[in-house]
Amino acid sequence: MNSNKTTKNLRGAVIPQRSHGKARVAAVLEAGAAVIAEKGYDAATMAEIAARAKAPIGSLYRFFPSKEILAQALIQRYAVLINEAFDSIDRRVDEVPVEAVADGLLDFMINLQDETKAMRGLLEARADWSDKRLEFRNLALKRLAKTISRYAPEMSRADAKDVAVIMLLNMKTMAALKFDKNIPTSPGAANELRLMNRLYLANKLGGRRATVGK
Amino acid sequence: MNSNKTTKNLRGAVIPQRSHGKARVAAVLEAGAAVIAEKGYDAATMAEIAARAKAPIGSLYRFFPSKEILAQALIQRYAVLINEAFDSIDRRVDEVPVEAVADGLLDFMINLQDETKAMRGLLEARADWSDKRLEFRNLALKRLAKTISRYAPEMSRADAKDVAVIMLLNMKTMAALKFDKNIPTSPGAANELRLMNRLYLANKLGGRRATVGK
Amino acid sequence: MNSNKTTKNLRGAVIPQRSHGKARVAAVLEAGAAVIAEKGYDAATMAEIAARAKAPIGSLYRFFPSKEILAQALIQRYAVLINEAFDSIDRRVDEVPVEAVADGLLDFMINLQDETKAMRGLLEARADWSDKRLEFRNLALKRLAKTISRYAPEMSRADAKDVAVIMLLNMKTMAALKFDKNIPTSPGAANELRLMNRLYLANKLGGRRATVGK
Amino acid sequence: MNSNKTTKNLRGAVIPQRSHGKARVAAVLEAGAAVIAEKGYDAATMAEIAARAKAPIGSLYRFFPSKEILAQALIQRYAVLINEAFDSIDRRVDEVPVEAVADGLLDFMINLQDETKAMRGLLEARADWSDKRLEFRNLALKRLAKTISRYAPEMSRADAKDVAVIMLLNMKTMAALKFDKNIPTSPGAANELRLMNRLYLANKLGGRRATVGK
DNA sequence: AATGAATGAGAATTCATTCAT
DNA sequence: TATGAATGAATTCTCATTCAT
Repeated sequence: MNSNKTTKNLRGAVIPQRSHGKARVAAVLEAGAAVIAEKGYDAATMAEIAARAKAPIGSLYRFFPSKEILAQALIQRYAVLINEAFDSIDRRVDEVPVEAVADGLLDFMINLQDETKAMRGLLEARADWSDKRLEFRNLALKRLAKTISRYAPEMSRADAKDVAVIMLLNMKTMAALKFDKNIPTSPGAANELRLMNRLYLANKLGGRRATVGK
Repeated sequence: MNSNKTTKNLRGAVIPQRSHGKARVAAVLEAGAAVIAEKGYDAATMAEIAARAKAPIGSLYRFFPSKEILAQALIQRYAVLINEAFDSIDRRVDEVPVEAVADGLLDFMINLQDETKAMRGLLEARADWSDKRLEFRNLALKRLAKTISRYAPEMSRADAKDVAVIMLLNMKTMAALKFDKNIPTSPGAANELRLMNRLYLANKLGGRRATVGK
Repeated sequence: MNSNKTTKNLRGAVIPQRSHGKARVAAVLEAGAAVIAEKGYDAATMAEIAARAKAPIGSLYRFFPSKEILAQALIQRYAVLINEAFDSIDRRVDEVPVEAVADGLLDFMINLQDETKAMRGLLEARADWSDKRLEFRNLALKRLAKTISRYAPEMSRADAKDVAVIMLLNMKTMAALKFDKNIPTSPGAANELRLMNRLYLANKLGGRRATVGK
Repeated sequence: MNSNKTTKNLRGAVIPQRSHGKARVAAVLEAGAAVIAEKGYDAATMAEIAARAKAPIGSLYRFFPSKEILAQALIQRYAVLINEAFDSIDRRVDEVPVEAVADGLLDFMINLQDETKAMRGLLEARADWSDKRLEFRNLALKRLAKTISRYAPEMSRADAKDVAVIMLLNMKTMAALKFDKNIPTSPGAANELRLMNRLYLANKLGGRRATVGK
């Protein structure tokens, strides 16, 4: 009666076919992040992403109609994480000292391992992606500047932005330090970076609340 | 000695060949740096590099048998510049204060505009380029560590290396700040970066010779 | 009688299913004609046709198991219209003068705007579609020849067919003139085409019944 | 000494490699015309054109950087032929009677067999090719109108254009009649088309110089 | 039976590298 | 030895058709 069907199921292994929706999208994002993290945006091919997600290429294009759109989705996903992290930080401004926040931000990128790696691949691509990409940068910068302002309310907007830029660069540097195999490093480098970051903040925030090291 | 050569010249060529070689190589490197600086390694095509160098593509391949090898040559060329710069710095260790050297290094990358831009394009490409690239990184790191050691002879090798790593990262950051259009920035960012760098060195070098800011 | 149906209705569906069949088929044909008219056969996609017919693509494939079959159905539908038109013409052979019929036929294609446009899209596709397409051509030709024979009973079969071919070509030309944006034209072209068509018929039909314009 | 080379020549058959330039371009145009003639522009694939021209796909793209450009080259080539034909016609306006010219034009398309077939495939494609394509249409139309004016100098510009449009349509019809397998035809059709064309011209040109048939 | 997500063969195009001249 | 035309594997993306639900 349904022998044909059964037969087909047998030869296709177990994999269920439909309603994958969410799972597929997630798998593709994961694979996209991984491949882009490894090879960079340009060198990452849609075919490899599809293969790694165990999705047929057509499926991949169903969810993400172009490589660019997949990239944007990845950025978007990262933006959400960034937002959540800042929400959490801002909620505890009165309890946590600046230096802890500073360290936390540097480590933040490390904790988001895979996501951060992919972001690196994404952000360094030369594409004229303006939109989504710039949006993302501004997001991080704004939130950072706002948080800094809460720790140093008397600081001017411009100064706060300067400090935010430096912090952001340090965050990127920390990510590079951890994830970029091509970057020179040393056992103590991460700690030194944290130290430098604290020194800088202590200087900018007038020492009122920041304490350098123990 | 050059009998082979002469034979070949007889075969119809016009322009005296020999020492054009060097000029050609230089032109190709120049063009390669320029194109890679503009578009990144992946997007740079050998054809465009050849065209910009006004060299026939076949000629280009004679000097640089693959895109990868051209990339390595570019890195090598940068390494030479780096070496020269450090030679010059080391020669004046007793006259110039650390903070000046520190500022000088940060600005070093900016001064080598095109070369630095190309390096960025080169270093961000994910290729499986271990050799030359690592060699280059190590070079910069070693020289930096050595210079640092001369300013702070009592510092342990390991510590000097840590400091060198941080300095190198700051140099890269400065380059990004100046040349990467996709990076968040602000008018005062470059100065802040210099400040942070000095603060860090002052802290590490015990204040003996370094002075922060004015 | 409708037990099956009822069963299905129970399964969550809302709209009574059965006679929607015909409506669906009609909607799909309509949409198919429209999309093919706009973009041509190759560029028309099954997905767009389904969307425009507000029919799920699966449904579309239930009625028309392939794009080719849909094309054939469209041709078939046009054939029906053609037949009806000739029925109507033949019914009034004794009342209407040839030239009026001639003009009427030329205009016929214009009046069936969308259908004719779609036919053009269909007929120009090079597919190896012999069957239905040839069938359609023969239909039009036969009916035309028959009608012509009624106006000129003494004309040989072969001659009548020749005349029919020319008339049919003129009909196609008129359609092209009206609907093909890529065709050269001029304000008076349509009238000239009618004139030429009448001149030709007057000549072939011996002037007995045909009158060339006023 | 050159054993390697010889070896290679042996396994690659005879085909010389270089300086093919012209021949290759010609072969590709030929193949392009043929494939487009057979399948139409949309259905014709660059791969098949390359295969038929016995050219590797990369070669094809070297000469014609896109499918569109290949199409334009084909049109251009046809335009040249058209121009030459009209030059020849215009040169003999005083010797040759209109009807002969009329017949000649109808047959013109037939004589250019392959070219005309390809043009049909090209001109019916929906692409938004405006430029080259419109240019071509205008060319034919203008030359036709000019020639007509020389036969009937007293005719208004507008009228001459109308007549030219009709002639052009008849030329296209003749081509369709001969080359479109999907078009209804009959043994006498081509002659009838010529007759119709003459009748029309006789009517428009006032019979002064045109004679209908024998 | 009805639905629409999933599939994958196939299309256009690019570019590092080779090799006949 | 120098040149640049020639090559074809690899890339992104599309769409007719299928089939699990």
